[in-house]
This record gives sequence, structure tokens and C-alpha cells, in this order.
Amino acid sequence: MSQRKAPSEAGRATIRDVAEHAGVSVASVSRVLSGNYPVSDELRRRVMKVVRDLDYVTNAHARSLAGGGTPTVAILINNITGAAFAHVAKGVEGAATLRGWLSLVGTTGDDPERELALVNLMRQQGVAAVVLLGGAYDYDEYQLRMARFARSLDAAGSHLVLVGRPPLEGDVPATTVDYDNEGGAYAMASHLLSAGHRRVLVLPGPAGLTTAQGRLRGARRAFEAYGIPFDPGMIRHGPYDDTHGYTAVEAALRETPDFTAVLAGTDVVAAGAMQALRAAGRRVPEDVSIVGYDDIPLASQLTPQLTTVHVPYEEMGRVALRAVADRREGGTGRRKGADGEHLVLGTHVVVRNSVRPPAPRG
Amino acid sequence: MSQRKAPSEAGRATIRDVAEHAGVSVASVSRVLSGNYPVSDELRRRVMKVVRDLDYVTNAHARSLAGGGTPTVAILINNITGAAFAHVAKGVEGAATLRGWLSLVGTTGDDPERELALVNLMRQQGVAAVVLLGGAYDYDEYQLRMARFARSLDAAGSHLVLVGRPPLEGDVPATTVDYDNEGGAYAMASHLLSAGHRRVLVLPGPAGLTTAQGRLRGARRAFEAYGIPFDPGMIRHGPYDDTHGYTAVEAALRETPDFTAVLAGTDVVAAGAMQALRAAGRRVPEDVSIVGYDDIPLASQLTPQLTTVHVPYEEMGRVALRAVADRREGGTGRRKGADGEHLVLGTHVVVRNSVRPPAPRG
DNA sequence: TTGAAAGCGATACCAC
DNA sequence: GTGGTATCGCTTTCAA
Repeated sequence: MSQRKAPSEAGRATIRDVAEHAGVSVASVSRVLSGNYPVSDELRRRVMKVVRDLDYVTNAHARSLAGGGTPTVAILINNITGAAFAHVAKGVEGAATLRGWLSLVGTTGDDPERELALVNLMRQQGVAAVVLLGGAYDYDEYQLRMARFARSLDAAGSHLVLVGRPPLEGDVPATTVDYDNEGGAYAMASHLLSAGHRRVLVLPGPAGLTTAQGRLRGARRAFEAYGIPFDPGMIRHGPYDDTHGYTAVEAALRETPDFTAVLAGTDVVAAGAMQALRAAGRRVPEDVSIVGYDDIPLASQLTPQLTTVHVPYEEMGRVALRAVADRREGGTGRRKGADGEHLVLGTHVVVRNSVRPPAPRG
Repeated sequence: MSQRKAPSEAGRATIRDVAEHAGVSVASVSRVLSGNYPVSDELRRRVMKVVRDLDYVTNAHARSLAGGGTPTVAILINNITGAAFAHVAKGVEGAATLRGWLSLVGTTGDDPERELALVNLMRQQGVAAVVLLGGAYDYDEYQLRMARFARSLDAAGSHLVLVGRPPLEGDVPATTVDYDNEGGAYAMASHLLSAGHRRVLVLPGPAGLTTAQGRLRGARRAFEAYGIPFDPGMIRHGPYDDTHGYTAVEAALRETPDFTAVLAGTDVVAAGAMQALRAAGRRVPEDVSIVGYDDIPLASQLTPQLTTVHVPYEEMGRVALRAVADRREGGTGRRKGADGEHLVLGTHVVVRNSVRPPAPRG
């Protein structure tokens, strides 16, 4: 009914409400609130009192339209329940918070359409960066798709960051934060080999997924380095989940039962493998050794505790955020850092109790 | 240099750029894009072509300022790496996506100040609802604090949802989505009791945390129902993590070693307990039975697979979102549903392999 | 069916 | 030091 709606009756109080109640101009209120401008103590007190009374907070949308606004990072993941991704997200979130940035999380459920929709949604939100998490299938189409994302975002003043995914070829405005995936697998396989294992069941993960490919390559290189033949028949691809670990081991037990160790693509796969071995009456690690990859908390919760490859997920998240923050802050004129920046973090083997030398063959 | 900046040179293209390139008015572009208004096919085609050429997406901030905009839910959690919370988040996210809503995730790190800051931040963002996840310490202060949050958000046209936390007393505009925490504990403890266990080590969780209190109450009630004395000396409080499970069992092994079962506050605590038992040479479940609570994936990855209480985390997330969506959509005049709504979902015991009748006493 | 113009809430530039 | 006010990009009456 009233000409100018009272703050209490119609949603949120605005800066105008505050100005009127305090008997000052909106400009003054804005100055007090942003704090980056000299104002008299008297004015500040008056304004702040009203702000408290009205429980006023500024409208982030209006602010961001007018120029200010909190920088926001968007994290896009396939599945929020994956432990590894949660750690990356934690790293991003933590580093973002430290800088007063906001972070958004979206899940794609492995659906390319949804991924596209989300990237656009984030573009609409005007996010400072979009972080895409997790392995991918590196077809030509992937490169094309990502290049398009990168350019779209770049044109909108945003930036694409790929974490744990293959870097983009050519001159594409995207940052990649990666870990030494193949090196980790090489070290892990070497660990098995040096313990004396020769017949090892390899469960790299989904065929075609870049992380799985890298892990497989690392393992193969280790075998070569040891001069040991690498039997392709001992490789079983499948999803990164415990069910696959279980069924793959079951099958292997039937078809190639002479393996003395399992090189699992992830800790979760290793957990499934361990279950299957036990179900078949094989002891771990006395009869069969198992190693994982990722070093999520699960690894040390299993019995025996799992020897695995530590991937610095949280650190990667932090690094990713730092990369976009730097580029944004250093960017008064030309952007800081080259486009197509590719950062690689190290991995290392964490030795626990799931590996023993193979039992002497009967 | 140009009067009106070209889209390609200065950040994001605007609706004006589209209008000019298409030779139509901004109003028309807006209509084509929102689709909720009749436009000629010719106009639609012209506009859409330019939209594609320019790779235009609307500015979400501007849109939301002007009235439209995507409803957004904010999820606030203590620690993003907690598996249980991840599932709630997944439920919320999934349901949000289904309705075209956006979801934000923020982490508080158990810091009340940060929690406050985040609630305000979300208020600034004009979110449709703020979902607070996880147990809490229900002091008077908690009630006051949450009531304040609830009213602040309500006044701003938003809404507070508490998930897995105690409901608010009095006439406070907040929705609570909860599960039958005490009932689950009662059932779980009964399961142990009916298997013949009498001396059970209880690890409820952090003293004072509402979830821990509820689980302890449930256990106690079960003992009473069985007419079995409940020894307070068998209760050991501590954090919901595997380290606590480990150290608590170690201590119990020294001080009250006659227990035949462990009733852990969460699956993760159970995992730690299991480790400690094994390290001390006790077999699970032959010598000691263990049960958990939550039924996160870990429960079925342990050996033996853990008997535990299933908590419908993902479902709770879905329900929480549905509650706020309903209230918002049903709200042309009066709000739908009473304030202080309290939804409670059921829990149930999932029997796996970690419980055996106690060994005959020597 | 389409266009012009008045806001939405906050910022920042320009006067005083 | 403080107050007007144009402006950000979009939606939505109101006219035509």
C-alpha cells in the first residue's frame, strides 16, 4: 500500500531503506559499507546502526552488476560422492575462501549435455573460472569441445581450468593442473616387481579414460624396465568402483589364477578386489598382494592397510585456484602467465601393509 | 575507441549487442530468450542466429536483479570430505537440477563465525534456501543462533532448512529434515543384544553432539528393554573419525577388555575400531563383533562387511529440496505448509557380516 | 507482434 | 566529507 515499501513487509531491505532510515544518501551508505572511502565517524555510526537494526545485507546481484562483486569459482564434477574429487573441491574451496572468493559446485553425472549446460550456466553467473575435474576420454571430440569451452569462457572474461584431465593442444586459453599419473603407476608397479611379483593382475580402470590409460602405460613401462613380459591377458578394464574390482578378480581367479598381485586403478577398486580374494579364500597379503591408487582415507581403513600411490588432490585444488587468482590479479594489462599453462604435481608411493613377496610357487 | 563497445573486444556480449546485430529491440531478444511470450518465427530465427554467432548467454545477475533468475539453494556443511554429507549434497543437487535450480556448496569447517559469514553471504546472493547439514551442539545458544538465521533469511524471502540437526523450538520459520537417529541406534543395539552380547563398548561420538546423544540414548533404551545393565564405563566419547575408533579401542582393551562387541557411532569410527582390534590380535567378528552407523560405501568395503544402520542421506537431501521448492511454488498468497515443519525419515539396520554371537566365556 | 522506457539495487563519478 | 545521478544488463509494463 505504501508508496515506498517498508523493508519489513516486502522482502529484503535495500540500500535505499538504510539511507532513508539513517537520513543520509545512498552514496554515503555505499561508502560506509564498502569501507574503501573516507567517511566521518558520525556517519559511519549512524549507518551501521540502521544496518544492524534492519539486518541489511547488500544484494550481491546488484553489486556485481554495478561492477563490484565477489569473484566466484565453479567446480564441475561428475559425481560428488567420489572421495578423490571431494578433496580437490576442498582444496579449491579452502583457497577460495582464503581470498574471499565464493565457490559453486555442480555435478555432471558424466553427461556431456549436462556438462555443456553447466558451463553455460556458470558463464551466465559470470564466474571467474570454471574448474573441470576428473579424467576424460580424450577423443578429438574432447579437444574440440574443451577448446570451445575455453574460448567461450575466455571471451566472457572467465577462464577454464582442467584438473586431472589431459591438457589442451594448440593455443587454447585454458590452464591444466595435473599430477604425474603415469609416474605414479610406474613407481607402484616397480614396487610390486621389486618385491618379486611377476604375474600381476592389472585393473587400470575404464578403457579409454585418460587416467586409466596413463596408469596402464606406467605399469607397462615398469615391466619393460624390469625386462619382464607384460601379459595383456592380465589386464581387465572396467569402472572405477568396488563392484568392478570384485568381479574382475572373480573372473581372473577362474581364467588366469596364477597371479600373485593385483595392481588396482584406484583404492576403491582395490577394496573390491580384496573382498573377492577373501571370498575365494585367498589371504591378503600372504597369498596375494594388492596395491591401489589415489590414497583416499579408505586406503588406510582397509585391513591390511593399502599400499598405494598418493595423489595430492587437495593440493591440486589449491593450485588450481591460485592459478586463476594470480592470472586475475596480475591482469591489469596483459594477462599473467602464458595461455595453455600446464602445472604438474608429483605423486609418490605410500607403503603400508598390503604387499608381501610372492609365496614360493608350489 | 568505438562509442558502443563491440562484443568481441570488451568481455561479454550483452543483450543489446544481440539486438543490434539482429536489428531488433532488446525487448524482443528478451522475449525470444525467455520463451514465455509469443514471437514470430522470423524474429526468433534472426535472434537465435545472432545468439549462436555471438555465443551469447544472459547475465544471471542482471536477470535476477530484474526479477527473473534461477532459484538457488545453498548447502552449508562442515567438511566436504565427509561421505555422509556428500550424499545429502548429492540429493539436494540432484533434486535442484531436476527443477532447474542451481546449488551452491559452502564449508564452515565447524567454525561458527564462518557459518555466520556464509549465511550472510548466501543472503546476499538471494538464495531461495540455505540448507545446514550435520549434527550440532544443542545449547541454548544454538537455538538462539539458528532462530536468528531463520528469521533473517525469512525476512529476505529465503528459508532455513536444517538437515540432521535438532529442530528449532517455538515459532521459528525453519524446516527440519531429520532421520530416526535414536530409533536406528535402538535397533542396532538390540541386534547386538539379541545375538547374545552383554558387554559392549559404546563409541557414540563427540559428547554433546546431538547425533551422538541420540545414538547413545537409543543404545541405552535397548539395554533397558532387554533388562541388561548399561555400564557407563563402557562409553567412550570422541570425534567421528577412525583415529578415535582406534585409540578408544586400544584404551578399552587395556581398561575394560571383557567387551565382546563394539557399537560405533559411525562407520568410520567402526573402521578404526576394527583396525585396533586386529592390531591387538582380536579377530572380527569371531572374537569381537562390530557395528557401525550411517551405511556409507565404506561399510561394505571393509572386511568383514559391516553391519550398520542405514541413514537415507541422499533421500534427506531430496526431501529438503522438495520442501523448499514446494513452499516457494505454493506461495502465491499464504505460504504452504506450517512454519517449523519437521520431517523425519526412517532408518533401518543393514545386516552384513560383522556380528557373531559372543564366544563362550573362558 | 514489436518497440520504448521504467525500474531492479548498488557503485562510482561529478559536483558542492 | 557528502549528496545527486548515470550506469550495469535484463525484464516487463505500456503503447503502438
